[in-house]
Amino acid sequence: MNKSGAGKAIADKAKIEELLSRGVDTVYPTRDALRDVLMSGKRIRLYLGIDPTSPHLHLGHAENIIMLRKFQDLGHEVILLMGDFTGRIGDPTDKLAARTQLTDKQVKENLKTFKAQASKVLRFTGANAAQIKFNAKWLGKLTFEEVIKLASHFTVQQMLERDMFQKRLNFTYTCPKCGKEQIYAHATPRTDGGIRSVEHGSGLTKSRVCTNCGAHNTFEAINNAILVKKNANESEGIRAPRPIGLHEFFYPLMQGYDSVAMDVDLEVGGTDQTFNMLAGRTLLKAMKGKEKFVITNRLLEDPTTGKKMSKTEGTLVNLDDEPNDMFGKIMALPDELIPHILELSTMIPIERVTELTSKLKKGENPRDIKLIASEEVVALYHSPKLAKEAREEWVRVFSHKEKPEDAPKLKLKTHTLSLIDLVLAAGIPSKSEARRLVEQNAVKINDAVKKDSGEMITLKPRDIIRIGKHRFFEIA
RNA sequence: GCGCAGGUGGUAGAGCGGUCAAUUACAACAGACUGUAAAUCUGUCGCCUACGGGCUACGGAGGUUCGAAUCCUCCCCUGCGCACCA
Repeated sequence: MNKSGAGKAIADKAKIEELLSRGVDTVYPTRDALRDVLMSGKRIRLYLGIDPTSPHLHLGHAENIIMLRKFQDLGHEVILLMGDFTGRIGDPTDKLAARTQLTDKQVKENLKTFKAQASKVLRFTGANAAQIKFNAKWLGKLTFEEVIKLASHFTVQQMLERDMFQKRLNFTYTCPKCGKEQIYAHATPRTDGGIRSVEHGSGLTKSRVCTNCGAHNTFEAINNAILVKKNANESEGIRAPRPIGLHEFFYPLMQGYDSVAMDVDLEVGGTDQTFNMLAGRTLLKAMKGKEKFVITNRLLEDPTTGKKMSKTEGTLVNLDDEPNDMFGKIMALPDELIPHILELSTMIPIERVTELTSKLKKGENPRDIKLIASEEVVALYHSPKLAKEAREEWVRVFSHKEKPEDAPKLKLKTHTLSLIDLVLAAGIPSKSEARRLVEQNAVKINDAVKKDSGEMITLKPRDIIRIGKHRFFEIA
């Protein structure tokens, strides 16, 4: 245990209130119960679990880490848990599972970068330092018998209740009214791409009520909406059932057992982790009779499409991105995301967040608010100075369309080469693509468009190569 | 184990013996426009090319054929149903 003043934490009412509300979706079992504990001044142990499949932490992780930091500041015991065991087994929902399995070496490497990134927010040294733990330490030791016993705390029904499983178990359709994905149980596929309702016994009707908007959709409407969309090549439509691997049921068990092994009081995570975190709550209660709290944080997602920020969406901002890069990526996020960024990904006071958000509503240029948000984020993960520079740089390059101050240096073996080789040297992976870019007028040398890929170019240091809108290189 | 339906490019999903490097949509990339983004419009979107074409691809391995993503055989994988087990 900690040597100095075990069991004491700061009970700052205002800070605790913000902790329990800013960016928070739900507190289990109740917000009031957790507030009581925090206000009592008891020092609690809490953690955030991270899946080390990628070497980067991104803005989605950041809000959770920020929360950890705030708990740390209040004197609570903070643990960052690496899901190395989970990572080694591979994400079951991913078709490329075999490839995402991690070796010990990769885990170690990822750990290094994780710690560096997390330490921008969290303190790993000094008083009340945050700890890092690995779940392979206990999960790897469980015997088959123990695993079975763990499994006995859950029912198949509970597992199947999960939205993600339901969607993969049944047909889903897009509600014609609100556009949200809905489950259509009891159906079989039709050759035209629609579905056929299977009516068991009496109680079933073919129509469905949308769980999101409450619209009453008739069976015909559902099928028609789908078919119309299909014909219009909008492709959404119906989603057929997809496989569920048995081992996927064990994910909540593994993650849940983490709570038991570390004997924690509280776990924080995104709303997408609700089920897994609550599994830990169940286990902790069953095995140790302890009441674990869970805080779910709202995900950083596009409010209009409901899409999470992710690598595949290209909206991923990594915490170890270079300042200019990070700044640009945030500027490129949809306008609608700005309030979320301000509230969830920065430490700026909540009053200022509401002030900026209301300015946005009043019709102020979203770009200006976004500039503030971007600068705040970069300031947090790098430094206020670098953030300011990144902002100036961005304005110069994108608003005024000038050259960036320090474009990446490009080292060439020879300073006389064909245009196409130059483009390849700048990192374009294939010759065909390089040729295409040249044909599309995307390649500029010192602001002059170059159109002939065979042209021999003689470069001198400090010449600027530009490919497309965002890629700049300076000859070394 | 049996039966049925499937496995196609980053994704969804057409094609079912030649005209298929493979319709289309989404994503991506480039250009125009703009307040960054989005939206919109235009173009590109396997690799290589002396721009004639060449090469590698439609779960895997064989086969039929002048010719296969398309037909046959075996294998692997998935879904559904049945059976087995309980």
